Amino acid sequence: MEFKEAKNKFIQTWGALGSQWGINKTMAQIHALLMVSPEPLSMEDIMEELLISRGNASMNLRALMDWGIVYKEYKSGERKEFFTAEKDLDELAVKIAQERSKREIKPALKVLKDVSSIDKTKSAETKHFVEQTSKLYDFVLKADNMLDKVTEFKDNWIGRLVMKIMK
Amino acid sequence: MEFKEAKNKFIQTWGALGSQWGINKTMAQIHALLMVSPEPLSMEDIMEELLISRGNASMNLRALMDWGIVYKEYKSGERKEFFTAEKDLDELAVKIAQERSKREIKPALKVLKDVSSIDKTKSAETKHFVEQTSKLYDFVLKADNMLDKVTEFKDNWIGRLVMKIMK
DNA sequence: ATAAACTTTCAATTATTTTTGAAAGTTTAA
DNA sequence: TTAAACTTTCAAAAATAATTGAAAGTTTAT
Repeated sequence: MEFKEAKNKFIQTWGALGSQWGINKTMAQIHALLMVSPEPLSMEDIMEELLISRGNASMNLRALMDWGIVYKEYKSGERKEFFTAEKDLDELAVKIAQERSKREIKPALKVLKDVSSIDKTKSAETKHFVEQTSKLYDFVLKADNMLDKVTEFKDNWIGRLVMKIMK
Repeated sequence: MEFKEAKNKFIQTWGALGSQWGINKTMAQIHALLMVSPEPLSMEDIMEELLISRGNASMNLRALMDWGIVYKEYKSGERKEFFTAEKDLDELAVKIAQERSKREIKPALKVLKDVSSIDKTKSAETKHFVEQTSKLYDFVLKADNMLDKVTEFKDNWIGRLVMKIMK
């Protein structure tokens, strides 16, 4: 396999993975492309490489920047904008975790809290409902807190120890 | 808020969360419904409650069973099949993690390994590509191994200790 | 073997999401 | 101020994914 083929395969795979995780294909592909580009790319470059329209490129670059995993850069003498991806993978994971927590998990937690707070003395069915949704609330809260802790976790000693134990 | 409203809100929210994570809405809704049902439900019950067609119910129940998070049950004297959800949340999390690992992460790892194995001496661009994809391979492999370890992790003492420290 | 009770399949339809492209908007240089 | 160079927006079109419903398939009882 030579470079061009490998690069394309990587971009396609990353794009497919993105869509299975609720991120749109082009967004994931742009991110993949930027990850393996040694130099920042212009919108023009990206459109050309991925064969997508200007509007599509613009919207998805904006989304990537909102997620905080792609940055704008300016080259002196050049009028147009260039883009680079966050290349530190720990940083990338933290940003994605934070963003998904904020956008999806936090709102879901609120709903879980609300629905598990209804009067459970009405019926056996109600009692079961409150029990299940309460358990779910506790579980999701715990999982979400773990995500929040990832940042500090990765640079403290006991974390590293456990990582080692867990292989 | 009374029971019926709370139940509906829960089902809708769980469904929406599902679609943000690459699981189809109906599949997540059926799962939600079964989670809060004290008794196993028939396909008929599910169709009625969620206002969906027989085909839709059948296909999504099948998918849920493939994931190993919904079970078929037979009631003696009854001809039709009933369904229940896995209600142990640790078990649920493990099953989902295993399934996503198998379906999505493992194949992606294979591609990462392949594309990071090309001859990197050709050009600076190629060198950078191999560096980045190799890092990504190591990272995803490590993350995936962590998922694999969740099962044993949750019932060993040092795991519990760390959980405690992490609040 | 027949038929009733039930489940699965899948081509066609419907709904949702993504993408396009051209007009509107913005910034910079002269 | 004007115009060139560039970016953003968004309604319409295209692509993708989910859903329906009726026919085909199964299982069980008689």
